[in-house]
Parts: sequence; structure tokens; C-alpha cells
Amino acid sequence: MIRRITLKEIANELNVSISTVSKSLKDSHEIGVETREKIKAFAKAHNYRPNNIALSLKNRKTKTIGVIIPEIVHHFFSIVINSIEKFSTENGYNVIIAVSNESFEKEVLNMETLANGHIDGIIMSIAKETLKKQDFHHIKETIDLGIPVVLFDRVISEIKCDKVIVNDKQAAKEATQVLIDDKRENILLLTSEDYVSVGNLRTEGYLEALKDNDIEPNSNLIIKVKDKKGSQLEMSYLEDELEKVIKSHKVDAILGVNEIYAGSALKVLKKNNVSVPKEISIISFTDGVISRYSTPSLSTISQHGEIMGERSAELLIDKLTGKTSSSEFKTEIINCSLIKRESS
Amino acid sequence: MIRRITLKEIANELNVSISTVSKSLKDSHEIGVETREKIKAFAKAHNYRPNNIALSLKNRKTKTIGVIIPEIVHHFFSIVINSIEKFSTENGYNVIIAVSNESFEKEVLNMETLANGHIDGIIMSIAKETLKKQDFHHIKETIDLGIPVVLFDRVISEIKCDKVIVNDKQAAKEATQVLIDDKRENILLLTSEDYVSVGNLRTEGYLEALKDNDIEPNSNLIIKVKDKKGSQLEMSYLEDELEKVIKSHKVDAILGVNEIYAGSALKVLKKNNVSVPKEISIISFTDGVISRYSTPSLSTISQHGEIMGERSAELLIDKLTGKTSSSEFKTEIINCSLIKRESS
DNA sequence: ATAATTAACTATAACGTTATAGCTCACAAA
DNA sequence: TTTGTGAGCTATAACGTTATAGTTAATTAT
Repeated sequence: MIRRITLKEIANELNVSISTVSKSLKDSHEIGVETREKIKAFAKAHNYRPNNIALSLKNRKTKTIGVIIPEIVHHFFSIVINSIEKFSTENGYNVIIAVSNESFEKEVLNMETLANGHIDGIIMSIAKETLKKQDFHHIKETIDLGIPVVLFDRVISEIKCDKVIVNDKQAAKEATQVLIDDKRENILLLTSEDYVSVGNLRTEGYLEALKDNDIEPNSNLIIKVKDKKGSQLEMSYLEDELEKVIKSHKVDAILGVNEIYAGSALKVLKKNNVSVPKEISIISFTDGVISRYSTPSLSTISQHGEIMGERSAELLIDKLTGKTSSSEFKTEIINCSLIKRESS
Repeated sequence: MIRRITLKEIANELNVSISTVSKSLKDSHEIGVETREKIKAFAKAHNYRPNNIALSLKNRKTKTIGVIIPEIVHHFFSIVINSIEKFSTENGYNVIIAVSNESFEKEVLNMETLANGHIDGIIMSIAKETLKKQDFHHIKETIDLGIPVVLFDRVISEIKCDKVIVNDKQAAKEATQVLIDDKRENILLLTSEDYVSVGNLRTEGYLEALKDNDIEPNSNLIIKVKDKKGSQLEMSYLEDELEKVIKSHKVDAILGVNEIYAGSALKVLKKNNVSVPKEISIISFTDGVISRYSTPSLSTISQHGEIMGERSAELLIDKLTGKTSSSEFKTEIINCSLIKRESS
């Protein structure tokens, strides 16, 4: 095992002071060319690397970004992380990942660990349980400590920080309009419970589109999928509810707020021999892998996770490098786009 | 903005020495009860938190694990990361993620950044390009620096470290046997190029099963999907090749080394009106979301990513805490299991 | 010839912690 | 009275850096 060499050790070996070594390696003109070159050669030969922990302590900067997400095994979030990682690395920042698993408690814990520690700033998407509880003290405290926070996708207005969101309402409205233009008037909405901001906004968009076209909304056609521990349970809830509705009501289209809902819906429809898109046409949020490989493939609304990740990282890094003021906050809105496939 | 209070500041406020504060907060009996309690109360009131960077410098431990994976938007890897994150957090370790994007250069860069910095150990799965190049100096150097490394899934024998793998060959053999038992004799194999260790092992298993059943392997029925930049390109290559083969040869089963291959195959078969599993039955590695939501759903071989992640993290943490010797290495083999669905 | 300047280097403090050794005073033992 | 002991606290060094403020000795200006 070869321990990493330190400035002190180089200084001792070459009988100069630590300062001389430090300055030489920074190519300072305070040090004579000869000494400087000798030291640089020695350092190179011994594969000297500065100790980043010591630098972090000295500079009060870790060059690390913390990311807190509700779930990692999830197409949208993994896309966003990938993009955050890419942009951050390109700009000299490392990325620490923490997963809240949609739990408030775990989110608070994650936040504290990160804030006490090794990060300069945080990018996060809020856990469902936190949204339900409406308790955001941990986020506020972190911001109060002078740690910049960027929220993406699931955001809340009461926190003052940079945000990156998607035009959920508008996108849902437009998708609904597409279905209506296709002469579908009995559009079923598969959405999440009300406290999930994005689900809520998408529901609003759906309702607005109906209203614009003088279609009376039918509460029987709105399924709000109950949160359960484990998506397996949620999906069987969704499947049962959906099956009931299609058997008792006329339905000629489905709008899903994410592709797992839509994928599950597709399973139910197949089981009941309903042809898609002939009898029921489907459009869904989240342009993931399920949509592309299902039969028929699903028309989706892409939230452009890559762009969200990149913009979030950029906003944060701009704050960290002082490029933008620490007291002014932006909210960036990414435009969704509809990707038409076979299901509509 | 409230800056975090330090020992020094507490000491100044209360007119005691830094040592006294430090010891009080550790409840040392060297300090009188009264002083101790006063200090503890003060610290609590001011929400004192030790500076982890300073501790890292002092203890030469960061309590952080680095994870390097080829891709993050990938069901198997995201499952593994999730599981590593879970186990590590439970044991007081943070997780830094780095993505190599299957690139050798990026992997080396990631490795160096992590090794110079903020981590105590590394868990990784090797990039395809690295496997092709057969250049593992970066991994060896990291190990030489005394940083423990655990390899999972894509491993290489020439590196001495802990490893977690799956019984790829055996699992492929068994899956092939299942197909043969179902009277399928013209089994097409969708695999990756030879240098990818897991693909190779799975190919071996496939060949062995054929041999055991006296079936002559047909090289036309083995498609080795060429690496391309971007899985989109790889998939269209696969689809073209597959279409050629099914039109020119009798094929009654397909074994895929991952679910994206199998999912793409399914698309081709549908396009050509081949019924699955009646005419062609499919079994694939990777039990992901594609398999569950495709029609028909795919029979898969689960590699138990959660277990791999957990075991990897455990092996690493055992090394870090000195629970296991730093010179003895284990290779853990996880048994795959076949999950039967509609495609076989 | 003396003061001023400069080149080339060193010492020190600081970032926030903790472990070790050291100090001071009160009280008990001799 | 003197020595010893221990309780309760403090000083110091160290982890590895870097920025600031010195310190020399040689060179230049006056």
C-alpha cells in the first residue's frame, strides 16, 4: 500500500519549507525557477495529489452537490439524476445521492446529514409524505444556514429558492384537447392524490380542457390513486378501480399522470378485451421505457428530465459560484412535449 | 443567514477552553458536571453540529462510499444503487454516485476524483469500453492506495478485491434448458459482444445447454449486438439483424441477455405477426419494468439487484470498519431465479 | 557609503476537531 | 509543615492546506 504523499513530506525530503512546496506547485513567482522545477518534478514523480478534505476545510467549499429524490428506481428521476451528474461533473462538482423513499422522516434525516456535511448545495424533489404533511422546516433551515437549495418537479410556493418545473397544467390541458379533438368525450383521468402538486396541476389542466369544450366533468371518471407502501399495492388498487369504472361507465379515452398508471391501465384494458386506441385511446405523462416497449406503445408527454436536471444543476452552480445573487430566485418552466405513438 | 456555531465560538462565549467544550460535548468525566451541563445546554440551544469535514480530516475517514456505474438510467443499476444507498445510510455512510457512461476515459477520471477525495471505499461495475481495452490500472492504483474496492456484476479475475456476481452461466444454461424442455430446438441467442464478461458467461451457458441436449449450435442463431453510441442505434441494429434471421431461419425461441434486447425482439416479432409464445417463446435476463408491462409480459431471469447492492455495500463496509481483513477477498455468488410470465 | 529595493524563501495562523500532556489549586496524608 | 493526589481545567499538536506577514541576503539607487 502506497500512502499518498503530502506537502509536508515533500518539504522534508527536499529540505525546504511547506510554504515553498505549496507555492511551487502553484507555480508562484515568489519561488526561484530552479527550486520550483525541482519540487514540481519531485511531486510529479511521487504522484502528489492535494488532499481535497483539507482543501474543503480551508476553503469552506466541498465542491459537492447533494441530491435528494423520492425514488431512484424510477425513469424520470433517474434521468434527472443522470443529467445533474453530467452537468455537475463537467463543472467540477461531485454528486451525493440521498433517497427519501417518499418518507418525510427520511427526507429530514437526509437533509440534516447533507447539511452538516460534505455538500455546498442541494437539489431536491419533495417526498409525497412531506407534501401531505406540509412541513418544510428542514428545507427552510437548510436555506437559513446559507446552503442554496434548488427544487425541481415537486415544488412548493412557500419556500423561497430556485425552482425548475414543467408546465404541468398546460400540458395536461393540451393533451386532453388532443383527445377531445379526436372525438373522445368520456375521458378518464388517472391521477395521484391531491397533495401531490404535479398531480393536482395536471388534474386542473384536464378539468380546464373539459370546461373549454363544454364537457361536464364526471367525478366517476377521475381515479385518484391512493398512496400505498409499495407500488405493487398501488397498482392493484388502480387496476381494481379502473376495471370497475370501465365496466360501469362509458370511457373512450384515458389520461394518465404517469406511465406506470398508464401501463397498468393498458393491462386492464387488454384483460377486458378493449382495443387501444380504437375503443379507448391513451395519453400519459412520463416518457419512459414502459411507454416505448408496451403494445401498443404509449403516446406520452415528455417532461424532459434531462433538461430539468441540467437547469437545476446550472441554477445551483450559478448560486455556488456567486454568478447569481444569493437573494434572488428564479423559477424556470420547462415546456412538456407530446410524443405521439400508437395508443392515441 | 445563521452560520453554524463552532467549538471555538462556544468556548469564547462561555469563557472556557475549546478542549473543555469538546470534552463536555462528549460527556467526559474530566470536566465537572456543572460546566459540562452548562456547555451542553448552550450547544443544544445554538444547534451545534460538529463539522464533518474537520472530522474527516482528523480521522482520515469520510464515512462516504463512492459508486461508479456504467449507466444510471437502467433498471438493474438503479436497483443496485438504491440498495447500496439504503444499506450504507443505515450504517452511517453517504453515497457518492459517478457514472462512466460505458466510457473508459470517464471511468478513469471518476476513479481519480473519488480516490483523491471524499470517499473511504468504492463499489463499481466496470464500463464496457474498459472491459474491451483490458486496462485496469486505475482500479489497481486505487487499491494500492489502500482504498478498498468491491466489484459487482461486471468483474474481472485479474483484480484482487471483493466481488459480487451472479451465476450467469448456470442461469443461462437453466433458462435454455427450460426452453428445450418445452420442445424448442431452434433457440436464438441475443447477446452482447464477447468482451462483456456477463454476456460471455451467458453465451457459454446457452451453448452448454445445447450441448447437453445434443443440439448442434447454429452460429446464425447467435446475434452479438454491436456496441454503438446510444442504445437507440444498438436497438435498430438488433432489430434489423433479428428480422433478417427470423425470415431466413427457423426460430422457435429466443434467449436475451437483457430485457431491452428482449423488448426490442418482441417489437420485431409483432411487426412480423409472429405469435409469442406460441411460435416463438422468449426468456430474458434482467427483471425490469419492460418485462412486466410488455404484452405478452416477459419471462425473465432476475439477477436480484437488491441483494447484489446490499452484499456489495456490506462487503465494503466490513472492510472499512476492519471487520474483515484487508488482504483477504471474497467473491459472493448470487443465484438468479427464473420468473415465469407469459412469453414462455 | 548608506539606504532602499528586491529576489527567494520561511514562519505563522487559520479552517474545526480531538487526543495527549500539562497545569493549578484544594485537600488529604505523612 | 511538607508532600502527594486528584479533580477540573487548559495548552498544544496534529490532520493537510494556503494566504499573509515576515526574514534574509544580495543588488541597486542616491
